Amino acid sequence: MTGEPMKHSSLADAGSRRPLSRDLIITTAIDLADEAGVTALTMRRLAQQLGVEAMSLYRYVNGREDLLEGIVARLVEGVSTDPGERMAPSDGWQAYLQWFAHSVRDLALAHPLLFPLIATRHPSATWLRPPLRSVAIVEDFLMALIVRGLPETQAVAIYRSFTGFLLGYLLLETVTLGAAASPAEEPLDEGSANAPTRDQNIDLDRYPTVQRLQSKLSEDHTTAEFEQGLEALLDRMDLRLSQ
Amino acid sequence: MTGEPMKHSSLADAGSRRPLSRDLIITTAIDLADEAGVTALTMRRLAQQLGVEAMSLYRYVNGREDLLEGIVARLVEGVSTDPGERMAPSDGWQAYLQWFAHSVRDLALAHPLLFPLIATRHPSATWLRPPLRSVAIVEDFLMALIVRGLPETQAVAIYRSFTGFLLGYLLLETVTLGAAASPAEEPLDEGSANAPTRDQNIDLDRYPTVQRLQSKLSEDHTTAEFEQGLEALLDRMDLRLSQ
DNA sequence: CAGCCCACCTTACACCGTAAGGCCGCCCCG
DNA sequence: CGGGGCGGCCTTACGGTGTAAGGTGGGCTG
Repeated sequence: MTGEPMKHSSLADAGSRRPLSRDLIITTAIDLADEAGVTALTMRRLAQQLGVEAMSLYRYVNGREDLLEGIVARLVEGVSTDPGERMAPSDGWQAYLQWFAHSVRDLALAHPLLFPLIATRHPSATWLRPPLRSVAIVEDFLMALIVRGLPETQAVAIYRSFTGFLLGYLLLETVTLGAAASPAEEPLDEGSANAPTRDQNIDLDRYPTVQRLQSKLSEDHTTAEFEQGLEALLDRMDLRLSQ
Repeated sequence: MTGEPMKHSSLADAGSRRPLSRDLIITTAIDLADEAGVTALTMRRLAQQLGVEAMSLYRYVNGREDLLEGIVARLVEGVSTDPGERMAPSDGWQAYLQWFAHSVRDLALAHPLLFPLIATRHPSATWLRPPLRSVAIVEDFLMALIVRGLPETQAVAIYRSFTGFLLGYLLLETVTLGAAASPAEEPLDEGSANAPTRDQNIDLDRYPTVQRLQSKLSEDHTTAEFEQGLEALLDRMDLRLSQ
């Protein structure tokens, strides 16, 4: 409150104020979006978080769209495509797929508010299917399958089924997870008492089946669902391969 | 250009100018978003399309968020849950699921740019899973299964698997479809010729497997994938039910 | 005919992304 | 050691967005 303009405040504005860079910007953007949602990720807010003016970001990032693209790229390249030493090609492609699926799921669960971005962004090529939105990853994925003995056509077929499976289950999981975590609801506290309790049971009387099954419906089996769905998919591939 | 203020222009501004209503607003919004994308769906543009000022919409729609919610509701209630006279309960739940899956797919393909909205919006209750984001639909869906002889627990389990399947495949399909249709790309025509042909083969040399399989990867089997995936899901349910 | 109220308009504000250019301090070169 | 370039950040500005608050006219009801 000194009134001093203090131009080029040099440091100690907000947080560490390490020198700006594309990497730092994207990292900070991910953190910010992770806890406040993508719509709250604003150039100005992001800059403020970095102790910098909004326009300064544009030297490293080609506009907001490019920033989002960078975020997706960073996140996707974060899923490891190599199980490392504790898995050899001799363990078979089923083991690899099992491992890889969990690798992607870990990413999704680590960034539930960001996963819809990965899921819905237009891929740059039509064969680059979400959530595997990186040529490098697809390359490694296909290679891993082929190295483990799958014919190329089968590898591609598996790539298709697999992305569909991952997208569906993980998006479902992250969306409901994000809904629970986001505080973007009920800012008004509804003075009148006749408001039907918001969200839950809005006159569920008209929907007897749902009402009766509500407890069953509310049970959380996400992990088991994923596990079973994955296993079923693998079985199906196995069958299709052997015939 | 008469310069006349012409207050209350009464009619003939843009299109028909039927009296405003929530239904009309949502219908127009859907049309607009269908051809220009969700981000282009702006309160002002929507109002202009209706020959009206932006603020006039707020009498029928509780802000933009509510508008989007209304759009989702309208679209979802548009999928029919009753196969009508050419399918009786005696045809079994497999036939019903088959029919219902195609019903949802028709919706998705009719509004590729809007489906991601249905897919990613936070459901109001955690058990209301996208893309079946309406209590009425879930009610009918569960009822249809139970009427066809499924035990309640199985009906709920199928509800879970089914939503995951639909979400994955349909989102994948609509996203790639939307990417092809959206003109939001390459507004600059890239004077220099060394630009690597944009999108496609950006030095795919470093990714030999992808390069080699590119033609296979680019083949479009979306319909077949959906059909096969659906059939596999039904088989799996059948198996699980009989054991 | 008076009054009201509905449906729409006007004005205004805070916030957003971003184009264009300014300015300080550091580093390199002579 | 001094000066010039320039990299890195800031300032200013503009058009567009969602939306709060209140004005206004025309039709209907009494």
